[in-house]
Amino acid sequence: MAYFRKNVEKVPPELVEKYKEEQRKLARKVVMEPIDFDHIELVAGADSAFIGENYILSVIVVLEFATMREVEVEYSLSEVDFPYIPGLLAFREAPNVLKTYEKLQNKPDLIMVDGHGISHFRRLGIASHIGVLLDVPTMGVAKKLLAGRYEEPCSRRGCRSPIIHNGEVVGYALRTRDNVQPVFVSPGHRTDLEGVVKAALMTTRGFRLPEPIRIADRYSKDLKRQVRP
DNA sequence: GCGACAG
DNA sequence: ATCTTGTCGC
Repeated sequence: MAYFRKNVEKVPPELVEKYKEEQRKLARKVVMEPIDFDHIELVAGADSAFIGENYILSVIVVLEFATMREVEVEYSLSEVDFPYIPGLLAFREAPNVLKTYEKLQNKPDLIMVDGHGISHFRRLGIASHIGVLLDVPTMGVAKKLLAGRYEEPCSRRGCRSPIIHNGEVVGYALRTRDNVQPVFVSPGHRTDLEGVVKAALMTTRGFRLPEPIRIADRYSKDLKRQVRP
């Protein structure tokens, strides 16, 4: 049953291997560099919702980094072909997110993606995947751990504990609010460990999720009730 | 071989 | 992600 749940049977084994190899290839292109906070004007949040079994609705919201004021919101509705398989999420959602990115009139200096960055089995979560393809700074913000392990961080906002995978620190379990479940942040592309932690804390406004992600999530759910496939 | 597994 | 009611805590 667990086997069925993971949808792996919906994709030919050789195709799965092909995609994994594609990830290893893209993973080599991931660049780790400090975030230049002095030049971050706009931050974006990307999230997707699903309508039925065959349609995906992706949203990208662009905010002014200093004030978290909304600058632009774009979305795209597409038919989905690929099933959800842990580790291969990007092949299901990234295409529609990239399509939405192209519509942006205001290109962000940093994109926060709902999911993981390098805290992934092959160091290529959807945030890294999108970052490499666009060659733009990205970071992952996930609500659940995917790969690696971590110690429970202290209960106050700002507390963090490293996510260790294959002996390497690939991200942090970060507490964005007192006594609330931590979020898992990791570099996507052209960002760094310290930078993603700082960015997540700087864009949080009293809720567990940083504003870019939280607002994108809200839009995806609202638009879902208005948009018709 | 067994268990784990973002959205 | 999605399907869903009441319930706990600030």
